[in-house]
Parts: sequence; C-alpha cells; structure tokens
Amino acid sequence: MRTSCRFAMAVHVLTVLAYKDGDRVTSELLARSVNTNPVIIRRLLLALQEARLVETRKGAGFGSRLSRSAARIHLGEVFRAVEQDEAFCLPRKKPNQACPVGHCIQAALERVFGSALKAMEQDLARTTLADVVKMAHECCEKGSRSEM
Amino acid sequence: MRTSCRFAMAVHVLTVLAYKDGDRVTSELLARSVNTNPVIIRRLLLALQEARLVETRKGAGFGSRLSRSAARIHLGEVFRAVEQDEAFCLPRKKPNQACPVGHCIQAALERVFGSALKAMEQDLARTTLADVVKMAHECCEKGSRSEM
DNA sequence: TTTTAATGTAATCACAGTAGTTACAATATT
DNA sequence: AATATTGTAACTACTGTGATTACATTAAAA
Repeated sequence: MRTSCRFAMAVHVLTVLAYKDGDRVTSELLARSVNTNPVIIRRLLLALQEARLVETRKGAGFGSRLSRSAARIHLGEVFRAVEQDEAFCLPRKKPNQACPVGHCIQAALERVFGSALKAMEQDLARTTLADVVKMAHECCEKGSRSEM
Repeated sequence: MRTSCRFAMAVHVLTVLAYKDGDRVTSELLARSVNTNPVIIRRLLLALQEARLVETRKGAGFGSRLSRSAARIHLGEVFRAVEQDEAFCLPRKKPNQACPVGHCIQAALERVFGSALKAMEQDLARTTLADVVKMAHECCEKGSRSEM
C-alpha cells in the first residue's frame, strides 16, 4: 500500500503543539521540527483547523495551538481530519461490466474496505495525543536531549 | 491516504478464479475482466503464487487456479500477499533529531501504525473469498448478466 | 517435430499525486 | 510604519504505478 505521509506529519505537528502546551507555535518552527517547508505545514494546519483540532491566528507573535487538551484528542480524529479520501483505492479503470465478477466486485470491495477502515480508526482512537507525548518523554529521558 | 490498487485487483482476480471453480484461467481473460493489461495481472499473480494462494502453469491450455478452496482463503492473507510494504508511511526526510519530539516521534508512530494495521488485517480476515463470491452472486441475481 | 498458447520478465513510457519552493497579498501586533 | 505571521496561488521536481511492447521460455497439441 502506498500512502501519503500526511497522517504521520499531522501527528508530529500536533505532538509538538501538545509539547508546547498552549503556547502559540509558528509554521516556521513546526517545519523545522518536521524537516520540511512551512507551506507544507500550513496546508496541513488548514485541515486540522477545519476539524477543530487546532486554532491558528495570523499576525506577529502568533501561530497555532491545540484547541483542546491533548488528552481529549485521539488519533482516530486526526486520521479522519487529514486522510479524508479513500484509504483503499479502486483501479482507475472500471472493471468489465459484462463479466459477472467485474460487474459486482466494486460494491463488494467497498463493503470490505469500509469495514476494515472502521476497524483501523477504532484502533487509532485508543491512542490520544497525550499518550504520544508520554511516549516521547519516555524516549527522551533515555536519550536526554532538549534543544528546541 | 493514497494507496495502490493492488489489493483491489488481487481480490478481483481471486474472485474470478473462485468463480471459475478449479478451471485454469489465463492472464488474458483475467485482464479482460479487470480491464487492464495481462502483464499487470501476471505480476500480481507472482505475488499470489509466492503466498501459495494460486498455482500457475505455463504452456498451451494452462493458466492459474486457486491453490485451495475459496472458503479457506481470507482477505487478510490476500492483503499481506500484495501489500507487504508499509501501509502507512513516514515522511521521506527524517525529522529534526535535535528536537525532542522529532527525535522520538517515528518510534511512537511505528507502534501506532503497527497496531492499526493489525486491527485492519484482523477485520479483513473475517471475510473469505467464498463470502465475496456469494456477494457477487447475490448482486448478479438482481442484475442478471452472464457473459464470460 | 512444428505450431500454438501460455507465462516470466525486462525495458520503457505515460500519468498522477505529492512534496517542495517561491512569491506575494492579507492580517494583526508592536 | 515596521514587523511577523498565515493563506494561497503557481510552478517545479520527484516518485511510484499502471500500461505497453517485446521476447525468451515452457509445454501441450497437431
């Protein structure tokens, strides 16, 4: 399966915001942490704003912050916010409709895909951003670095 | 999420083989049903052969067939056979290792992704190829077409 | 033995989606 | 007025995938 890395980047960005605990953070700083371009981050933040996961403001001294506590944001929501499109995908060309299988397979696949996707989202929903921050903290105690 | 359509195509191909119930089927015929090129089908069949889901033979009058009954092949296996690579993906560029979040996030994401993938595969495993054939039959009774 | 039908596979092309980049208007503080 | 920041459009570059062509290989059938 070939996926975009939007979900991974979104979790990263939100984890930094959770880490900064309410402080406004600029797309510039987020981009440095993710190691990408600020515009990429801003595009991602638009989706997260729409899902009411972050609040962003223009202007000097501003930026983004979580719109609620990290403990009340789970990764199922994040996934839905940034991977809205079909996670599974069907071939571009429609199957041969004159073939009994070709005629029916897409409907069957959509059922199967829908169910699998739901199972995945439910699993993701078991982890909150606060959990991810905790994992990061645990990891850092061992490694012990803090330039940020 | 952006995925390849290999899984959808694999299920389609295997469903045709199940439908043909033991008869050898050529990549040519499978390609007509999926509406693609026979070479695409052959490449897919290689992965399915390796996973022991189909048996293929060269030579006049041959082709492929299921290596066991459709009731004993479930979609979890099919998924694993053709989507071996990471279903989720991380950004190409490594995050900033000097940032405490950047330094730890990938390990955390891998845990989360692994769990979500497992949940998805378990859900897929609940459906067998025989189930898919049944769905197709039900659908066809309503539509009633059978050129194949 | 020759012909025919099939797969395996390499090489190449075309296309689509995504990340990256630059530039600039809009917004809001200092 | 100067500065810092987001929003957004336009464009480039890259990568992965599907499509296509060609041909060697295999094995039955004539």
